[in-house]
Amino acid sequence: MPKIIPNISVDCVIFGFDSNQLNVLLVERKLTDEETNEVLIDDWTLAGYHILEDEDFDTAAARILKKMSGLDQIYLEQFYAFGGVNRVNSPKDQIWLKHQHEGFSDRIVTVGYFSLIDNTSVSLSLKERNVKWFPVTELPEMGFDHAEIMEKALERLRNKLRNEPIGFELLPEKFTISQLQRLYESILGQTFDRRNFRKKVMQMKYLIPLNEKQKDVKHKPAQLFLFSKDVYERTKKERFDFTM
Amino acid sequence: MPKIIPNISVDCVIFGFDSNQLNVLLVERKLTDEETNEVLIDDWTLAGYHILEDEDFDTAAARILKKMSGLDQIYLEQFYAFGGVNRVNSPKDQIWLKHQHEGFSDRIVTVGYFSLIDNTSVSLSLKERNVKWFPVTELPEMGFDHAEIMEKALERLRNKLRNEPIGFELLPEKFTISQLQRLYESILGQTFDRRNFRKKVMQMKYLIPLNEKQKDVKHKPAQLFLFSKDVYERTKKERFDFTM
DNA sequence: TTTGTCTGTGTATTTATTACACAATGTAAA
DNA sequence: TTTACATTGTGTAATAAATACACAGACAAA
Repeated sequence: MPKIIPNISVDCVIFGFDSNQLNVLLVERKLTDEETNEVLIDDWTLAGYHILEDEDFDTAAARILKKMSGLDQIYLEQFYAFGGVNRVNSPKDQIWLKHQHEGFSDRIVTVGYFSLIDNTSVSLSLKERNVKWFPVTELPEMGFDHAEIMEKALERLRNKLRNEPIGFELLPEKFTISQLQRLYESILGQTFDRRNFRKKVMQMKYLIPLNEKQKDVKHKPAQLFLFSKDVYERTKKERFDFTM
Repeated sequence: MPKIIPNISVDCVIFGFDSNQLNVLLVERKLTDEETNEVLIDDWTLAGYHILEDEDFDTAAARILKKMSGLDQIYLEQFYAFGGVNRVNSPKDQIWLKHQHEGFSDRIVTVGYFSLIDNTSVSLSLKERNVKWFPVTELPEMGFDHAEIMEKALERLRNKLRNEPIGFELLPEKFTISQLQRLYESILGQTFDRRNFRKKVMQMKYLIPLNEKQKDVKHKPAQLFLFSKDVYERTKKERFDFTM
């Protein structure tokens, strides 16, 4: 087992969409004093860990994501590095780090990644730690500087969503236009006219209509679509150009 | 003097525009064997250095930039962290690091920043090292993984230029519309129709026309403009929204 | 006074964005 | 079997933005 690098970590902001709102996966950080039973720490953190000696950042992020969600081959993107001098120096953070392992460092820098998954398709498997989805609008108290990291991730997600077709990563493979619209609306915090939204996305050649409809809904079932990354890659020059 | 952190550094991609093309500031990395006079290394690198124990990334980047250019209060933005396992492991890189200081590390991660300056206004002051502007289209052989870092910085600059008014950071305080157009054209690698370009930028309220003209040109002198960051901040909601 | 070089401007055409309402399809309940 | 309910699917007119395109004006230098 390769050694960890004590002063460098990767933290993953794992976004999931449950066909209604945007969520983020957090890990409980709980510690009680073994003698007095006093609760020393009880809050939540992003999924993160030190990088290993033989790992680059992408590999470390994929490892952490895999451990948390059981998934690989998932959209994963580095968004920012955090290196504040005191970012792990609150009393709680220090107690936690000391408790985790001996050779801990009191200056750790971390590289933030965000990942996008369809959270209707994920079952949380991690047994050692309590893990939970939180709506991004109702986050609990968070350890380290993870609230700040979270905020930056969300900002980047919003930006990227406006310029690249990454929203599909948050939906099931087959989805309806309305699901797509709810996704955009809830992440960007604005509403779109239904007909105009459809008109706009229907022009996108990489949105492939299927001869298939929604099932098990108690209203008129909608047509299902597929996102073709392939078609997107081939035609992206047409789409997101700065034309003038 | 606070100690350096041996395995973490910051590298600055310092972009400058000389009213014609985009340039980047590089530092010569030259080493000759003291006995044989053989040239062991002769290539170029970005401006970079380890972070110090009491410094966050932004501070380290500003320190490096100041040392290189003599300037502070300059546009500076973190764009990506590089953590490849072998990113400083070529024979030349190892020789160089060993030569620099004893407690060197063979795994260094680095955080990339880019900065934008008007390079007509900078005089290169660094005496210990040879420093030079290179057009981004004619880069020399570069040490470490700096060619890769450079490439990523340029990609980010192009993206950002399309979505935010950062081009002005590369121009003198007072500039003409044609200078602005040449800037966009040379960085984005495309040409714009002159009338349409003017029409477009003239709508931007943060582009302030001055009652002042170019001097010392041998043709009709053009009107000068100012970029008002202030007006931009106040009106940015109008400008770069994803409207649908 | 002429030449060279770059500035400054308008219009018509095409394309994209916006605002807006109603019938059709399926399920579930009466 | 009928009705109520929820959601899908669709078109058009008005406005705004993007594009393509050419010539006269200002200044310096010869």
